[in-house]
Amino acid sequence: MTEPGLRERKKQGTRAALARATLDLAVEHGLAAVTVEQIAARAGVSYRTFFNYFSGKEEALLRPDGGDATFGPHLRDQDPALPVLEAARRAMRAQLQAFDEDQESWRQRLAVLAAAPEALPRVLEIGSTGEREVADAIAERTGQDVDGDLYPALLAAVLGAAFRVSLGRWHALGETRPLAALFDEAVDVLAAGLPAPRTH
Amino acid sequence: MTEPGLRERKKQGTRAALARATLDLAVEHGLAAVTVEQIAARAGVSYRTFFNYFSGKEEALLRPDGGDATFGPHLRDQDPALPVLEAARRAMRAQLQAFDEDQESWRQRLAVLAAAPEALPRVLEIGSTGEREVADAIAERTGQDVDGDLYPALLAAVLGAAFRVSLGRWHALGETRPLAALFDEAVDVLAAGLPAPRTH
DNA sequence: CAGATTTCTTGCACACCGTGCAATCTTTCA
DNA sequence: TGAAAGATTGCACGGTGTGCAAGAAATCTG
Repeated sequence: MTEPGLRERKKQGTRAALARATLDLAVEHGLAAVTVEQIAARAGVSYRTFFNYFSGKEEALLRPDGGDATFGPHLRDQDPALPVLEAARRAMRAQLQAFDEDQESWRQRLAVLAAAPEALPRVLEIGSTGEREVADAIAERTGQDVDGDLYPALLAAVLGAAFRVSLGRWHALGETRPLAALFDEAVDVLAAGLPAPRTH
Repeated sequence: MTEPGLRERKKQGTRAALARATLDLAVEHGLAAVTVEQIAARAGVSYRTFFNYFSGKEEALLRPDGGDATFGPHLRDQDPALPVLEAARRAMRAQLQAFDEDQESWRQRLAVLAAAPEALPRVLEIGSTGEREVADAIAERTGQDVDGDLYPALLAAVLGAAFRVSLGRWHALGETRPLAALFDEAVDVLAAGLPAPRTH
């Protein structure tokens, strides 16, 4: 647990500056209209350097901290007596912390995305990168094979789906309800086997 | 219901030729190594024309027929007495017909994808394009609002997830079991509320 | 059938993306 | 303080995707 050191701190600074520049410019002009060159310029680094940190604008927007894989650890922290689904739900909720801690930024990010349908592919990819990790962690917990057995991949994919839908609603509802609550609601429906809703 | 006409037939021909060229070249060299220029050349049209039909290689590979939106109609065909989930499952299965009718092509397509992780973003996008349509159709059936209510978007997303996972397994299992059976199995798990699997 | 009209194709130009490579500068460590 | 490790940068290159305008082909009309 040695402290960061100048080198590491500088890297974090650059990454943060790039992520920030991306967000600001995207809010200002829309993601599509922003070029990597502009982002690099505002962050005070060269065009080329941008790609040392991110694979493209979308990643800079949506993964400002790089891909810290945290679901696995979170899942392992859960009480082994819990059913997988419940354990996974709690592990996922722990991840949602990031949103609560940085609400204003995420509100902006989602607004940018809502206005940038072209960005969808990359966005989804970024979401699905984590899915693999989630599936692995679930397989570990259930003692199954992530490639052979259905359950781990299915649950991971479904959790991802629930997450995306919740995120969409969070934004659509004007952030009036906490993301965690919306996610919980979705998982409740899943746990109940997707019963037909009472139409009003 | 007038018959196609020369113009329309030619368009279909070009589209098919482009899709075919894409598949063949991708099988031969890998998707990443194939350029749009090569595809166009093999199909006997100009580079520029390719983009009149597809937005990129991935779409040419995965949507050879353009986006024929069929889920909505299929869902409307289902007995109104059925629960939504069951109706949606059947509508989805009707869609899977395409795979059975053209197994060999799809086997190749999936093999290409398995070897082309870079293509993931686009692939997912294409999958999610249909998801919107699915959500709309479900909302119509349940009499809900696709933007306000949770259920339609959630079920659509979850069905998409089940489909992708099934497709992955279909390929991983060497196509020994029909896709529809794998999909059914996944939906059964969903309908049961994702109970913890019996570990073996 | 001829001419007008609609629709598709094509070439050109252009801005941008993403990457390999090699030179250079900076931090770290011994 | 000098060598090793790591980051930044410029350069060059092939590829993508799009707007535009000219041309070719199919369709419609009288």
